[in-house]
Amino acid sequence: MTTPDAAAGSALGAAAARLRVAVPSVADRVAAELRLQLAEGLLLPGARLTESTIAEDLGVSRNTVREAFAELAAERLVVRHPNRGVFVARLEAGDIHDVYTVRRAIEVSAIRGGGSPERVAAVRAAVEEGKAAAAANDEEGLGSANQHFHGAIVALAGSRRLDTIMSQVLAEMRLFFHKATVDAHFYRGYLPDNEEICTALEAGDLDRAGELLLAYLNRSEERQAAVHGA
Amino acid sequence: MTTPDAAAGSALGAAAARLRVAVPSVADRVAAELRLQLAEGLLLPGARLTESTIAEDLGVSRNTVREAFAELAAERLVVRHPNRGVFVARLEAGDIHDVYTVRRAIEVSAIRGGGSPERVAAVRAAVEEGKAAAAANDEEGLGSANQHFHGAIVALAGSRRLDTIMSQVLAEMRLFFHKATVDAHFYRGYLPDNEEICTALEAGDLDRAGELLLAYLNRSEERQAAVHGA
DNA sequence: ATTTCTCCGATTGTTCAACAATCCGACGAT
DNA sequence: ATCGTCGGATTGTTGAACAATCGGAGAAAT
Repeated sequence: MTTPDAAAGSALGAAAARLRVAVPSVADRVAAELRLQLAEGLLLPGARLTESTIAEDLGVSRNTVREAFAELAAERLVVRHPNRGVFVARLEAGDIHDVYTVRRAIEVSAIRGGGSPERVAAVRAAVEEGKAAAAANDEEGLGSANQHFHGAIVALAGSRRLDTIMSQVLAEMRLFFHKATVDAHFYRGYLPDNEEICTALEAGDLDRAGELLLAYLNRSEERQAAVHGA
Repeated sequence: MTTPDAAAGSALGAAAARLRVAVPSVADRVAAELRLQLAEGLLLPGARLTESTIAEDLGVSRNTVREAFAELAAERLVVRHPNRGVFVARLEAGDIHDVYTVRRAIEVSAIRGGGSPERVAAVRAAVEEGKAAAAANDEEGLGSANQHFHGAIVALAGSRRLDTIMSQVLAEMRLFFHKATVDAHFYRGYLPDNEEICTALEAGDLDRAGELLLAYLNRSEERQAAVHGA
């Protein structure tokens, strides 16, 4: 260890970190930009990301791009093939089941724990957001409302770690299933489910809410498996 | 996207990746070395890690150390304070509860799903490993046997993603609770619990196994909260 | 014609050196 | 004792360089 009073220094540091104006590093901004392009479907699974190309496209150093790649690789959005380069992650055999296994674990656990009224209200808000998007025939909005819904469910647990796990899983799904969102009525069928789950949650019937959510996830996995070959 | 046949290339790449002799990059080895020192308790929470120092200590470039830091930061073992440096992660208010929230979610979910006989056998093996360590008065071994036990439980689900999440959580706990392992009989009290949980699992009584495991985790959280102030 | 071999170009992995930006602590002024 | 100011130290980022490695193109061999 270094200094014995590192404790005091870090305590101050933590307070400062909360107040500091967030000025993301260049590497973070590069990663954010790439994340955006991945979510938009501009970068399709399997595509290769060349360091030098991205470096000059974004006007940053190759080393910085490299750091951004490390971030994205840690989030599984990108895969590193040593000495060959980084590629946008592709769906491999078992990945769909794997992702849904994670979702079943954390979403069901979170909803079974209930949550503060404000957090339940956030779930309700996501449901209403979905209805509004449906009324406006906004398929894009329907998709993101659905993600907000499931994000809000995990947020019930109030765990920073579960939240980041969930957001990473959702990012993976955006990447993998982008194709599916083109299907006009893909998400529409989920609206009644969300409504029902939310109602049970609001009524405090957590067991029922959990069961409904579990059934929903199982059905969703089946559909995704059907759409994608694997 | 780049090339239209990126699919074929990546398919081959995946096959090659399975067969390739794993030659970790220098950055990976640096990260591994630091992970080791963190687990050993050589680097205590709050300690500062200076890029240049580590770079020359390990005989690598500063940029490489930087990449290693990125890995560790993604695993929450280390925290980056912009322009100030990286510090070994410290336990902050709510972290204990947060970690246990994650464990409850994924461990209970995994055990509720049962698992193949081989995977159940792995859980049993971890229990026996713990008994042997207890008989030999090997406290260090007791601690790692306990971690193997919980790792084996998560492995029941057969999910790569859950496995890596769990291994990261366990790494965090090793870091945070290193102090506790000094307490001679800290883990010993858990042996009967592990035995009981494992027996229920082997008997196929998954509900009971889940309940026992949940109770165990709740008790464990209480104890950790009692030992550490926060 | 298909396979194998060899070589070349392109890209990655890693290092090094430099510089601006930032932070921390010490010193000094009020 | 409080407040500025300054200087040293460390990080953030860049640019260039070089070895290692990979993939493909073409030549050679069957």
